[in-house]
Amino acid sequence: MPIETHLSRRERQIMDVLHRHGRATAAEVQAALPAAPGYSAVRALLRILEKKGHVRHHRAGASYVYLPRASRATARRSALQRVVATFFQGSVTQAVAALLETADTRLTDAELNKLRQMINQARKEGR
Amino acid sequence: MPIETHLSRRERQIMDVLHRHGRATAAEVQAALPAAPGYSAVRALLRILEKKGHVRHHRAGASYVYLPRASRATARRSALQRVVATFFQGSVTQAVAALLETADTRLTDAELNKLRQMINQARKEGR
DNA sequence: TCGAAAGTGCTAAAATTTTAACACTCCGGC
DNA sequence: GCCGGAGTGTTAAAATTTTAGCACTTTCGA
Repeated sequence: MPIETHLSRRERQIMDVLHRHGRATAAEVQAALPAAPGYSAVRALLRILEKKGHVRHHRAGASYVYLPRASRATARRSALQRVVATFFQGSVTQAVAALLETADTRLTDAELNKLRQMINQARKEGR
Repeated sequence: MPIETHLSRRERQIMDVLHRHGRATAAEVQAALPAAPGYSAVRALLRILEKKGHVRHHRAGASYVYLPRASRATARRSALQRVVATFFQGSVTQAVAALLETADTRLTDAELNKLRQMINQARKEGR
């Protein structure tokens, strides 16, 4: 059961913003939130998320800059795992297929080549 | 702003179960829920989700069988879009890369070939 | 056909989440 | 070093979510 599952709605929305932006002040989070609440409400939520260990902050001049505690790599991995498990019954292949089929993808030749290389690589490594 | 973002915690958990299972009775949903609440609480949530249009049901003998209203294909697409936008800054390529790198993936040769074919296909279609 | 078993919808209370108000602290220019 | 502006933590109220209890309906085997 992924952590993401345990967060309340606002908490999750805020984590999404932080993952999208990488780092953000309370004001920036507020600006990015759908149906944004008051400024101090946002700050309160950020403090709660910090207490729960999902977020950390450091000072930047007068204000705090928040960022997810999990590394981007880790966050990416677990987000994908969750989607693959929930929507693709665990099939990574099907998930990749769906990504490639996304209508508005428009991958460039260069990108496709890169993917081919990665696949060959994976093959070589015996996984 | 994805629908998923607007659901409450329990609602989202229930939708996850339905997407994983494809279809389920209230009892099955309850069994699959983390820190499962009472039976009638689950039923109440299912009714709310139905009212909001995320779920539909049909009878099976005495009881209802619930299923997501969105087709599996649609649900998959929008789940992936959300993850790609939030965690990969919109880069489908990077998302695919991350999927391939997943340690426990162990794709078979056959699967890798299939992926190669899909990539070639995408290439041919000019996307 | 009848009745127990199992299922459903409704309602209102409990719990949690979400919010704003207020008092306090810190930064940076003068 | 001091002041104004900007930012912070705390607290308690409002709103929403989550839950269980109860009365009603349906199924299906005897």
